[in-house]
Amino acid sequence: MNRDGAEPVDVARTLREPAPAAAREAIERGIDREALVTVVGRCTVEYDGRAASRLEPGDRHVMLKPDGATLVHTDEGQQPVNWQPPGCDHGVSLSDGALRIESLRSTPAERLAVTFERIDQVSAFVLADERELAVVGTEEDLRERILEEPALVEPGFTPLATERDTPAGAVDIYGEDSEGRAVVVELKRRRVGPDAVGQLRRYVDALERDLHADATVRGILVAPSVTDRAERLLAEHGLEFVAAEPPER
Amino acid sequence: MNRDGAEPVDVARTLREPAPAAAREAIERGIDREALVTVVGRCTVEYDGRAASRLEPGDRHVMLKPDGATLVHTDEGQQPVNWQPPGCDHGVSLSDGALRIESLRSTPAERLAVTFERIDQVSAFVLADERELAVVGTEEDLRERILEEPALVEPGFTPLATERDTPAGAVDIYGEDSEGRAVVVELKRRRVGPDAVGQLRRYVDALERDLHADATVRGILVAPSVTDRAERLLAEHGLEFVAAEPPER
DNA sequence: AAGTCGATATCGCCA
DNA sequence: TGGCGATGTCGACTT
Repeated sequence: MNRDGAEPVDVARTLREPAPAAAREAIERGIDREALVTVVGRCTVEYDGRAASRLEPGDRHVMLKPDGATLVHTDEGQQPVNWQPPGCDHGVSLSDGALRIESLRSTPAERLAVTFERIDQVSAFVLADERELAVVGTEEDLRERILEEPALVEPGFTPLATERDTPAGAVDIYGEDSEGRAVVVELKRRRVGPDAVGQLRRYVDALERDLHADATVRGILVAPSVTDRAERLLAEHGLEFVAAEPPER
Repeated sequence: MNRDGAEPVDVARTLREPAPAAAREAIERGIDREALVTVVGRCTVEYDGRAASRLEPGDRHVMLKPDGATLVHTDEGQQPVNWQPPGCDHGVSLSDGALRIESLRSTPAERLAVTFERIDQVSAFVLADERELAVVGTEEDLRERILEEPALVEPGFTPLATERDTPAGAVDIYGEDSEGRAVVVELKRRRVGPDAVGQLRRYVDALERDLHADATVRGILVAPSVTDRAERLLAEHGLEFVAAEPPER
């Protein structure tokens, strides 16, 4: 089998406007072959689990992945209108002559059912993809940048630990300033709102309790920028802000 | 045109293993017709914008929606490996004989480029879907339940406002207890961690400042359950917890 | 356009 | 498996 050659192999199998029974067979075969299966047609979607929903008949694109994920897309929006996460069991059946696709999981118990009243196309694709996505510009990148050049936080800042544990959770960077005071640094890769201030505050509080009753712990939020409300909250709680971004590349 | 009849109309147009030029034409025609276009094949994906990423050649399923959204799916995971949100401009071209799909947005400036070295299938679907998804079991549902039966919070609790504004943000339910003390209720539809406690704390703090320096403001977190750490944080800050869930249906 | 927060968030990491 | 926090979070709503 030559998946890299110029000659395409049998990656795709497609049926146009199949009868429900033929569609069912093609979908089952696709699932067995670990293919990515797509079904396009007019359908009803029911979901019941952590929440519950019902979607009346309309034209949609349904994708079944070999890892158990199910996605139901309309012609709008980045997010699927209904879905099921990886790890689910796909089931295909005929109900009163109609094609029905069910996707089930246990913990939590959730069920997604798609019932077709018209089937436009069924495809099964056997995809080969070993490549990993490499993303640049994350909080992790910002942390590395700060650790390489701690003066970006302030002159004399010395990192002592990353992911230092406190009763309130793990601190991004823990260190001390030029006068030996404890410093908690919370990193955000982009402009921050009130929630990030709350997070920093929790860590500072927890560390003050952890060290001494009278210990001075500075809290510094490092991010590209802050919203007005977040800035006010920082000031109210005696916390600081330093502008810095993840490296561009 | 009869989209609801038993006779399927021309919803789907599909090419198997098209040459790049034919694929380009089919994709452009699909975009012009406001179709949902899918392209399956071996491709490279580049993204540059809020972050940046590169994905080396592999088999993927690319979906172009008429609202401008782009999704690149591998055979694994619920989330697309790369994407572009609605509102983007799709562009299709031939680069050195290879099919290239570009998706661009301005604010923020972001670019997604998919270059194919093998094309297995191109499809265009004209989808009709006016139906809205109705979800049950949300935080909104929990709020309605509490407002209908405030005693679920505690006997004598009287809701006075929803979304009451404070300098720290809007409080889910604001009210008073049987002794006339101010009560802030924060609702969560599922089990909560430390972040929800931080949120409630912000609101209580803000309201205490807003009312009087000496005002007593109670904070009650209403959710199905809490984690250990969240429970400890609640106790530390004198906040309370009441178990309640959104209605099942 | 920006701020704020919910979500069937999803995802990855770690105890 | 559950807890916890990041995410190119997305999406809805408000200002």
